Amino acid sequence: MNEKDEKIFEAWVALIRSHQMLTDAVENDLKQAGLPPLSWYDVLLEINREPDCRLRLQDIGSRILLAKNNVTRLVDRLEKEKLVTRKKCKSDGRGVYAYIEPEGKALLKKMWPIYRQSVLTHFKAGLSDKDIGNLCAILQILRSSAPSGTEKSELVHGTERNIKNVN
Amino acid sequence: MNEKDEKIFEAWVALIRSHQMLTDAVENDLKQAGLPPLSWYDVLLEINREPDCRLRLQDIGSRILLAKNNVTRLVDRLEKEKLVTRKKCKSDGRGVYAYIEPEGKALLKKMWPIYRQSVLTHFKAGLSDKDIGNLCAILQILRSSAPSGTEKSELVHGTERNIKNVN
DNA sequence: ACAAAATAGTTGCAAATGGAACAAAATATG
DNA sequence: CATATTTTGTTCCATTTGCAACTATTTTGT
Repeated sequence: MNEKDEKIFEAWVALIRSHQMLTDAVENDLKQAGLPPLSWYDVLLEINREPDCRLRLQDIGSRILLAKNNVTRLVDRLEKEKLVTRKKCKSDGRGVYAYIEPEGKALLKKMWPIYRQSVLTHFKAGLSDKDIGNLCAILQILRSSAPSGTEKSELVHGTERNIKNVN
Repeated sequence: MNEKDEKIFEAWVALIRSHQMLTDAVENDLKQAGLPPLSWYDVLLEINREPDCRLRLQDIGSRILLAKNNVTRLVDRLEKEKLVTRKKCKSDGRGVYAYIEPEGKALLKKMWPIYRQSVLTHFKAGLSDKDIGNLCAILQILRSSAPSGTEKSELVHGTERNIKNVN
């Protein structure tokens, strides 16, 4: 194992640990505030971003990197809370749309300030503007160089759109 | 939400997605090779790093950022496969050491080439030496600036030691 | 020294995840 | 056109995780 490879492993481990630390912290903040987990926000946000406020389950999966069986059940939970509604896709008889409901949008709005604050607190702390720019750029490279074709990697999702405008 | 904060969120999302993508890929490679998950490797490696080849469960938890109940059960699984043995800690009646067994060391050795190759393939692809250095440095900042005191954060683990020398 | 609080680890139960098998619809191939 | 293959989503089952409660030991405070 040469020196460069050691560096790579150092970065790899750092990525894993940072991620764990940060998501633990954010999930914890959400829970403290009596709010549902990040994954709910993720799904609702992705649907809400769509012009017609609906998204195929398959696309939800590819956006948030979740296997299809888990998408089914995550949407089950959201639907049970009436945050989302399922409707069959007419142009493709196999497909199912998840529509975001007003309550779903309301939840996004309610979660956002807590989520935002949490990420800013835990994530930004100590990072300079330049660091953040660098980090973005590097992670972008990581994400785009994923031709490792294990079915989950069909996505190279479109530019990350903004988080704001919940309404 | 100002422009800087948007940048932060972009980085945050990129971190989450990159992590997901990469761990999916690596876990998949391990499974393809008929090997156990990353978490096993992680625990075994942490124990193996210790001069006396043993580690308190609590310390395992703080090293790999895993809640104590999950440490208990992860060690259960390792012990069931005879990779590890539990022994009471004499200096602290509450404590339990996990000792790595020869079979545990053997597994480390067996997993390492696959793991290594997988990380190099999926992670390093596209990154320059400078990128890797930057990434390390930035993630290091993220990890060290975690005073968010929710009990899990008692750790500021010692410098990440090397991955090599399994024997 | 003693009671109160904190720490280490385990356990039980509910929830989430992963994998394989499945049904239904769409696409490809001969 | 007929049939094989792929895609989409769901379901079943086993494994893993998260949370709260619990025991045992140690530490703290008086």
